[in-house]
Amino acid sequence: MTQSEENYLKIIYHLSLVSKTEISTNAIAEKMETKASSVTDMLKKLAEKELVSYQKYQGVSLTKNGLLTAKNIVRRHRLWEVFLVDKLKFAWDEVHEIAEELEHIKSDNLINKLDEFLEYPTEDPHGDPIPDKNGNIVKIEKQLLSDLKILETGICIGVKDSSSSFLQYLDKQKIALGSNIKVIEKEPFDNSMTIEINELKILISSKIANNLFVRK
Amino acid sequence: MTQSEENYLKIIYHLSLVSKTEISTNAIAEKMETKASSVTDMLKKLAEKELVSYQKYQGVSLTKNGLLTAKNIVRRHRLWEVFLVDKLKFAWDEVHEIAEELEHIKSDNLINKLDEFLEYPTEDPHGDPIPDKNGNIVKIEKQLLSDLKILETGICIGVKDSSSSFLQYLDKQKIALGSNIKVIEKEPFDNSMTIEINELKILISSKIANNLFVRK
DNA sequence: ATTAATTTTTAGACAAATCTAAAAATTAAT
DNA sequence: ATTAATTTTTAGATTTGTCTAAAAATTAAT
Repeated sequence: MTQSEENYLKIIYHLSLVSKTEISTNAIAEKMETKASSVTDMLKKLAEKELVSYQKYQGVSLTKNGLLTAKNIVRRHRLWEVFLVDKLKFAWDEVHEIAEELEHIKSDNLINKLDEFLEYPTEDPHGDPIPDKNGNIVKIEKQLLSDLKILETGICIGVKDSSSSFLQYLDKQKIALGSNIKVIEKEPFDNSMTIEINELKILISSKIANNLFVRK
Repeated sequence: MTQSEENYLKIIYHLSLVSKTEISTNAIAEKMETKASSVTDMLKKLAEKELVSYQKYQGVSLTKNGLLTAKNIVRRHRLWEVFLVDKLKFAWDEVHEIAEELEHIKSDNLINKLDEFLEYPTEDPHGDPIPDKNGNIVKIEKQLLSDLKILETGICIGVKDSSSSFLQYLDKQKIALGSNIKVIEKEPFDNSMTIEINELKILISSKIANNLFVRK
């Protein structure tokens, strides 16, 4: 299993969480920042290894084995992120690229010992679930902040977008995982909302509210 | 800097610690477990990047920049080994291969934070020195156990050979870094010796005594 | 239902790191 | 000081993952 193959599997996995139907060559090419022709080549290889089911022109889906492998890569990525933030004191917007490399270190023993060292975390620093060694994922009840009604409260438990710029915005506004948020007012015109957090009222745009997960 | 280039630099560094003269193509090929022709190709590339000085048929040596880079790779390798043994509780004979992969993760920030997390260790689990971020190495006074005279004592501070089989032999004999060793008797015929360790007298071959470093 | 636009695949090429086989240079041996 | 043995380099091929350009299939539009 090469690094490149692992990256393809991971991306196909992430795309299938959103799409339900077969994943298209172009969708993969865009996420991989590569050309469709390269994707086709790789899909043939992955199909050969029975990690994906691939029908020419019809897109791909992960096989049982491909799904397990993909979840394992995601597990490695997220455990390393926990390590970087909790132990090495990286900020949550700094860990993605490094975890992107660390996830390819191949040793199941390493990951299981890391898991133990971190005391079996179930979410990464962005609130995304960490599959266990069998690929099981504890699904957490969560909804977008934008779905809360006026005067409802929620605890911030994750981000949908984990880009550096969004995470840094949250830091600036002192919004963190665990923060308690109360919806004070919603503006129908642009879907912005006033929320109360840390005993302070702040205004956030609909784009922000659409990228923050809360638990009521 | 590719992974392969880093591996070549590291091996040239290790060879130059032993040889003093220019390093030969064949010596590198043997350590890299590759063919001499592949080494020649790589040496040209490294010379191009001014990491080594290379004269056709005359072997190579590291440039100032190459030396610094090599020490940095060694630093990364050894810090990861400390992490694996001290934090993840790997045995000292299990960490080399994993560190061999981890050492190529490229982020100075990562290594410096790891260094801090580990509280700035100066030796790895086999007693080898860890270069600091500027490439400085604290040189430790050490000699081979085989050089001790009868009734002299020493503290075990490192291994010359860190192969799995040697390390496992030491584990079996309860010889660890920090162990106090007293030479009881030396057999001139085969250079084996009787030593006292953990209040026990044991017989060790010359090969063992030649691969253990002690500090008097 | 054709035609047009888009998506996907194929064919052929390229760079990196390796290999084999042969040639060139160095070193050792008579 | 030649010759022989060894080491090193060159030349050309291979594999992996990528690319471009052209062809084929699918989807959308009239």
